[in-house]
Amino acid sequence: MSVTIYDLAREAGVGIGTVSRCLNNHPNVSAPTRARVLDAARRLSYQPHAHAKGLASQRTNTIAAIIPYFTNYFFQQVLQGIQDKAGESGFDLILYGVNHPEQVQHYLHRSLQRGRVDGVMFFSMRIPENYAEKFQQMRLPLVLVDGSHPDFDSIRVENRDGAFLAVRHLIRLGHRRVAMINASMDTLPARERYQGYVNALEEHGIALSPDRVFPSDARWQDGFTREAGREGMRRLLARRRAGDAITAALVASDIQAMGALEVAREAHVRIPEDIAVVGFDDIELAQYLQLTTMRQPMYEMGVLAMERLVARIRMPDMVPTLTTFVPELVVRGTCGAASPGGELLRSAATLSEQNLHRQHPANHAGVTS
Amino acid sequence: MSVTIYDLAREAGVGIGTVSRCLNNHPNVSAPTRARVLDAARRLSYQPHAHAKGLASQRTNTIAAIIPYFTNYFFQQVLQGIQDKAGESGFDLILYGVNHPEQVQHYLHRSLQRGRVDGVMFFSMRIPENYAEKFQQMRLPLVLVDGSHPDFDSIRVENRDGAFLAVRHLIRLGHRRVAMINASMDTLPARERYQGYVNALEEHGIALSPDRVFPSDARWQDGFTREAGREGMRRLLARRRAGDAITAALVASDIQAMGALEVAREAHVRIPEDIAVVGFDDIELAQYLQLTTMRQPMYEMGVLAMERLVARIRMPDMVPTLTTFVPELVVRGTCGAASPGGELLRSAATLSEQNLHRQHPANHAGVTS
DNA sequence: TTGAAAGCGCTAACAG
DNA sequence: CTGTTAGCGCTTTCAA
Repeated sequence: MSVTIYDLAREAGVGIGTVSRCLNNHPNVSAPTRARVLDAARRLSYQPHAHAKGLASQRTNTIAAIIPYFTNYFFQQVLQGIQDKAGESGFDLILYGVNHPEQVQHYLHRSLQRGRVDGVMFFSMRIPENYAEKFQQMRLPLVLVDGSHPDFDSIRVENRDGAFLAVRHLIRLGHRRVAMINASMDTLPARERYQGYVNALEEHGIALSPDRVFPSDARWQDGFTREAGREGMRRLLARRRAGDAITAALVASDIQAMGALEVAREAHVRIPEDIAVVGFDDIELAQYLQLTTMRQPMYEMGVLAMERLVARIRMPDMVPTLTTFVPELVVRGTCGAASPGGELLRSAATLSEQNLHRQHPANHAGVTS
Repeated sequence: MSVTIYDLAREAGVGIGTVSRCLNNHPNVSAPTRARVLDAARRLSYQPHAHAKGLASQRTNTIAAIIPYFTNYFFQQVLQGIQDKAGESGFDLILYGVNHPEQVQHYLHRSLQRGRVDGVMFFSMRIPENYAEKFQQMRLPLVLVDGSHPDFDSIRVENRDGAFLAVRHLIRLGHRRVAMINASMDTLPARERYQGYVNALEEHGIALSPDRVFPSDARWQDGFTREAGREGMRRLLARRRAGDAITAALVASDIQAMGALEVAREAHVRIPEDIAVVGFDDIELAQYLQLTTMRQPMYEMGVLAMERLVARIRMPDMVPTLTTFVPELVVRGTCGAASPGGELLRSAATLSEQNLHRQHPANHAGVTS
């Protein structure tokens, strides 16, 4: 049926070993032999058999990415980065999209099947400790993105510092009654961003008022949705009508901010005059909305994650690496501090100027302030 | 190192053949033997080796999707459908994202490697005829989405009819000078939508004015971008200032419409009073923008494509199938025909009421009007 | 019902 | 430099 190296060997009048060597650019083949073999391969339009190669060489040239809600604007960008880099590096990318928490186990399990993939990228979720151990046992390379674990390469975003910078920005603009519209507190990013919000208030001697915090109880996309943002703003406005003169809000993601802005508009609440708003992510829409937000280098994170994974596949015994990105404040219209032109303008906030790429020994110690 | 069926065989005191039979639920094994083997498997936490299985059984349980610009809102939705269905069917999904035309060849080639995947889905692009032949030769299942070929299962969108309906809607609202902001004419959808636009004008005895057609020459995402939409509207407005009183426009995609609306707003051109706008796709944003648009069942297309592919993998000799979806007019605010509440309201246009799912013999004959 | 053995297509060591 | 050979881990006959 299909043409194998045996066919090529017969055709070129050599042994299969030689054929294999030619096909894999081994040095020890004479030029004429190589030419004959390669020619035969072309003539018979030979195609290597992926699984036979995989079985014999114990490498698959395939990696898996386990991503929650990859239709999220955030993950999309990250995924784009991964995909670009994967194509470049000659790796195939298996996409495992997680929409329900149970799927995580399943996909982790699958990834761990011997011979399926050479490495795994795991996104924005806590990896169950028993699986962490299995990855260690199987010595299967694993990179964590938007999450971290001392035993694996990790790429993190300083959600806490990001939220801190956002709220500090609002406070410096004169706001004292700053609310937060958050996503589901079941997620790490939401909790971390909340912490940053709390810290900022604290540092400025503003008492935390739990009534001004509006986490989402939506399950879909963990509350990182336009609808969750709408709901958050509805509750904020209700609170406001009840007498709490909230003047500013941090929203946990741009897509939520979009919904929030929408509801505000519908309620004839002016942004930023009545309520100043800062988002998180800097998705493409943010520019459209003139949304002040905390920029995350999503695409770059994807690329870096892929690079790390490839590096680890090649050198399994490197010491685990932790890279931390600090979100950057992008000032636009919705925070009330826009430049005259209203155009994109980046603040020079202290932390935001540098993207920290730090590598450090196995103890994985604090990069956070 | 890792545990194989030999280990299980030794452990359970049987031969490897029996182990294999147990693991694959073959009938001819006695209950006690099966129990012993399965127990051993559990105790040693046995994992099958994907590639060994693949090599021996000649099936991979993996499929590939070749998708251009998967960060597109349209493809995202489709991809979500595919991914959901793939997970359900137990197939792994290899994602081949195409950002440059050259990559198509490369990915097709890769997909054709024997033993890599059990089937391929190919999106929105013309498949080179020589590759079409190769798929036939290799008997590798192939499903075309948003494109078609007589020899393969195809899932199409009636772009032409969709655009036709959109423009007819505008004409019925009294517009005579209807423009079209299009994407790159290198793409099939753009050409088909243009054709629909032309047909609608024709049917109503309106002369086609080439000056009112604004295709994009952008390369990035084939012009299906916000920026391309901005550019299109800029040119439209220029034309308008030059004296052509255009009163309505069909835009080839919602994301372009978004940019177009933006530019209109900046230029203080009122939508829909000055220019009525209809988009194409019905992405989530369309609702936010109150954009009248042609809805495509993106998610459903993904699901269906996956179903088709699985069916074909199981029954390679079925006769090729063609399914056609007709986009549906969704009336919102930007066309000037909104209901009082301004809320989502679906028109009852003739064709739009039915989604045609037609299956027909190999001649693949016209579904189009 | 079960064990033994022959591949699946390729890589990599080992002789020559 | 090249041919031969022994696996890689599993499925699947074929006898027993």
